[in-house]
Amino acid sequence: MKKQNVTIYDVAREANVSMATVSRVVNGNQNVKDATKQKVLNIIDKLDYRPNAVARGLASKKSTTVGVIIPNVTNTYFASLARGIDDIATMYKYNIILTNSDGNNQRELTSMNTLQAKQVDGIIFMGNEISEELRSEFKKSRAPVVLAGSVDASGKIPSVNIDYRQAVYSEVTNLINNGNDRIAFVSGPLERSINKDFRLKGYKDALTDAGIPYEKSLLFETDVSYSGGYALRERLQKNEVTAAIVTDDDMAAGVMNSMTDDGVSVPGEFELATSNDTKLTEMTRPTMSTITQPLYDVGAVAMRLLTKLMNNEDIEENKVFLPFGLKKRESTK
Amino acid sequence: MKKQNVTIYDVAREANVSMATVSRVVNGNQNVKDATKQKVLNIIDKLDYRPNAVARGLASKKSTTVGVIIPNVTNTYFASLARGIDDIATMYKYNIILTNSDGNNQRELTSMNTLQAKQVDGIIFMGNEISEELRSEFKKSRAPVVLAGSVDASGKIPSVNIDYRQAVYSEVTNLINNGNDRIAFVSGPLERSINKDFRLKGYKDALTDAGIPYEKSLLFETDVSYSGGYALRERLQKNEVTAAIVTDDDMAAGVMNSMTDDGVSVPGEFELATSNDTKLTEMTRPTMSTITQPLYDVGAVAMRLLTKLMNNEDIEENKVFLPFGLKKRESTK
DNA sequence: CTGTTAGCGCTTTCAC
DNA sequence: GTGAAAGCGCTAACAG
Repeated sequence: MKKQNVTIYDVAREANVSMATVSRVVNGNQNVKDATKQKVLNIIDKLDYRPNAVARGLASKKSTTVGVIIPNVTNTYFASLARGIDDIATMYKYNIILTNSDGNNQRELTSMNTLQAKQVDGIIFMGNEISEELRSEFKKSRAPVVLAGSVDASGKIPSVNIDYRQAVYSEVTNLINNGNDRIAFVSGPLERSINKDFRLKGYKDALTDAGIPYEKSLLFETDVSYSGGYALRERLQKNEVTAAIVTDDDMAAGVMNSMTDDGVSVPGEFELATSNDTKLTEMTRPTMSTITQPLYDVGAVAMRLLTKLMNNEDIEENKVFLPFGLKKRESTK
Repeated sequence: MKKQNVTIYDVAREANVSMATVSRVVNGNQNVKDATKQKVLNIIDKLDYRPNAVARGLASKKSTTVGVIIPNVTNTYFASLARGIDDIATMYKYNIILTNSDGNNQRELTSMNTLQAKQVDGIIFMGNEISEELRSEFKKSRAPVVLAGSVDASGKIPSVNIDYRQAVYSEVTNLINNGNDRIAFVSGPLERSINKDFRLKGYKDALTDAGIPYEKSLLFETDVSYSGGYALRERLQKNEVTAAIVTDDDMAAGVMNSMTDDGVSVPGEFELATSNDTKLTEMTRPTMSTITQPLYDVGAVAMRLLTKLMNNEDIEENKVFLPFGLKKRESTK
């Protein structure tokens, strides 16, 4: 015997009021006499009535859900942002539809489409690069879009980040001050704006300001993964680098382990600094010095920004930059 | 000028057919003449019509979304399952609503409620323990529930797991064969069925079968976290353990690092085996021996099972157990 | 403070 | 093969 779902109409009838009144008490509208409100509440309780969010969404044109596009939940960096997003979303009574894109442009576009089909009220995008198509999809979207921990070359999309250029600049400067002049820059694909226009820029600026010539051979592009980093050892050694700045913690762990596994002493013969401040930086031996950044907060603030956008509130600033720091651990002198 | 959304009605009018026909072509119904189908398709394209999933959900009583309750996306173990879930969900045209519970009973219940309010077609639950209230909520739910990587003491809820007892049994036996007779059992709260009824059981059974007396003082309950593990060193040493089986990789890394940081040689003086086969096991030094388990697949199979349940298909077996293995790395002899 | 009445955009019989 | 019409369960004017 399949239990028929109880609707707003059922409780209206049972309570001898109109649907409108039931709707009012359910939605906390003040214009209801206390007595009737109680009466309705009782019936709701008795019937175990639960509002159907889908019907509500159709009628109100608000789904109280936001879409989240993430490269891969399995990546601690993005997962940390996602956690911040979900917490703030929950706080504001939104749910999250999560879709993994693997940073694949086609899948990002597909996600945008299904998310919009599901009438999400807003979208948070995390990704390494924003294609032109994607950008135009963002623009067309009736749901506002906010970038979290992701850089937009055009600079027009609301976003929450840290100042990647400045962060890398500081860290490289630190490495230089430690006496290094052959510092590797290890990152994912340089075609990505975040790597090319910000991090690499910071790296170059630091070298320039220190009067150290920039060498292309010290750029190492690879998979953003542990194994991607691990595979770099020979090339690194051949180029006689004495230090490296790495843009991802998994990748950094790979680089460092490949060195220590080969008998290289860290930080004695090789210094390493990484970028994402995930808990992995404390789990490796030696522990890894890193740029610190409030991962959770980047997600949280992005979601908060999105709530404002969804409410058409005035925004002081479209692009917010959260403070970063430098944490010295064992992998640098 | 806010663009009015184009509806099925618009394309019907424009194509000189009824809404019903448009609906048919959108849904791939065969009963449409090829010519009219083409005509409709053209208009859809021209108008850039996109079906409203919410309206569709209300009319069809199917939302094509499933709810996923996860303790914390930030935990690689669960995140890996979540990834498997999402991939299979996507394959079957479902989206995922993700909610973090922190394993908190109250929040799990809240999530169940909002998920059902949103009319999800099914629910995947990951969690360390299932309270009675939760179990009854599962039973009341019109959306089928499947557990992923989570144990149900009552044994009635569909689930996908590995045989935790057997896995721990094998690993402990291995440690015994390496000559250890003071083996620590390190886990999260023992009130959790998965720890008490399965893993601890496997530990005890292995000792018994090897004729080694069971000692309560070798049980170490703590936070399931790196720091929780790290904090255990003194107690471990005081109890003169020579090996440990740990039920979580972060926790295991903590235990191991606390030992090596104190100058204890691993595996020389202390052997360690862990349980979850996350990539962390390869990132620590020494690398950690572990139970191997198909994390992604546990999620994937759970989602597949759920699709069958949602379609009222016949299920051969409610509880599926995926194969596990043992991977020897550097932390054991 | 409360009820009436239209929809929201789509699916789904039921006819033709 | 196609159309008409009745909802799905709820919100939102509007009227009183």
